[in-house]
Amino acid sequence: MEAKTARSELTQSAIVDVALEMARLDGLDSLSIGEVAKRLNLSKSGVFSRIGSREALQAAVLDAFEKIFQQEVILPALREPRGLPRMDAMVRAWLARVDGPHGNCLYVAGAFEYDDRDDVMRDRLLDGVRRWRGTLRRTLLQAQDAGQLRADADLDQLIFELDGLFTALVREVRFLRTPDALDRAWTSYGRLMAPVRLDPAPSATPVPSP
Amino acid sequence: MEAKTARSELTQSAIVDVALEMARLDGLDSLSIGEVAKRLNLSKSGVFSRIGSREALQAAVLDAFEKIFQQEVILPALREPRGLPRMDAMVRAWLARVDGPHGNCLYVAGAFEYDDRDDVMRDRLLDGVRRWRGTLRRTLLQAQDAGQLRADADLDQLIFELDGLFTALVREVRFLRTPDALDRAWTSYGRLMAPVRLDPAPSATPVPSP
DNA sequence: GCGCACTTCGCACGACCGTGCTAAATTGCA
DNA sequence: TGCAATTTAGCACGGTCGTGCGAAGTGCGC
Repeated sequence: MEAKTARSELTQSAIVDVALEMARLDGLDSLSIGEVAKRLNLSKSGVFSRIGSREALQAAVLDAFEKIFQQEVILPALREPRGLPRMDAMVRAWLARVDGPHGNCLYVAGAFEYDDRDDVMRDRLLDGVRRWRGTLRRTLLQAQDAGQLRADADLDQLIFELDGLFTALVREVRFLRTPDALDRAWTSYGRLMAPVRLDPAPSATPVPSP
Repeated sequence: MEAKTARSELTQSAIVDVALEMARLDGLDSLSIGEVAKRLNLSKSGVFSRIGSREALQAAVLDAFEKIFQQEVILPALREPRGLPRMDAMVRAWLARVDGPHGNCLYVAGAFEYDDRDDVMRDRLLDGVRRWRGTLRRTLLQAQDAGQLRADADLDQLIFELDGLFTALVREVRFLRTPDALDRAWTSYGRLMAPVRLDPAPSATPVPSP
């Protein structure tokens, strides 16, 4: 089970990659070892021996997702100055990520798979979402410190509405497939922040128009 | 398969009832005929012969959900006068329904099960959601006609944000289990409607406090 | 080149799935 | 009460699932 060779680490990461892709489309819970094996032209037990168990695979997929999420959403925003500019960049990156084939978010979709449940995966997922919300909160606090955000803004309420907006956007784009969902979400974000914002709002389009 | 007796209709409705309950907890897609049979002390083929197929069961469950949804959310609101009062009542009923063990909404949770898919169930689900949004739109239009809502309000944007709020609330209550999620959602609703509302806003609590 | 550690495969197992088919149980009717 | 229609059970089928075990394959160090 443990990876002790460069080769085995390679197949391991290939397994997690394709499993992440599958989980994005069909959900973490309908991950199947056999299907992963088929897509990689491996035997089922070959996959199994590498990952240890189905649950371990799900956990690895979740970890991989978090890594990518940080890489694509959080990390680029850290190049922006603390506070609202960073916040705007983060939201912009989040919204942009939803479009395209790899846009499904495990923190959103997974929540509805594991909501009325009580097991290890639910807790893992919850941890990820809490870390993400922690990042949002930290950024908003920094905005308050910098005098860009009203000090009496209700951060819990704001975070509920922000994360809710992300959730709603995923549904709008991937289920309802509303064409201009991204613009709607960016408009929502503007309306959400306007009452508490003490600096000029960002541009009117979510992604830099060509 | 077809019900030709009062007795068979009874078992049929018992099947759909328990299947709806299961679908609320684990999702429409993980409905299993065997599990339904076990919970009703029936044989698997007994259940099967009544419903025809797994897909037919899912469809029946969706229909049953829509009926209950209308009964609990839409119908009571029709006793309120057209326009914003009715709108407020509908939203209040929607929000109140999310708490409690039967609160999960197939229109919300199902969206994330069937989002990256293309099959019959997805279309059925989409129809249901579209009907619900149609009801929202009709009510908002009547509010505009009655001069309770700004005529230049962007209804599509509003409906996106309203349905998004419902979606967010389900996640907040059932996955994150935030204790005061209902109040947060009601606050959001108030903030959402305030800019376009031309009549006094409703009370500050989502459910009539004791 | 040989041996050894590691990786992958083949196969089996029991469980559950949806779905037919046939027989038994039950019901309603004359 | 007996007959016919209808509802339910029993069983089998092929399939997929996760998992274990021993054999085959593979690559690396000496």
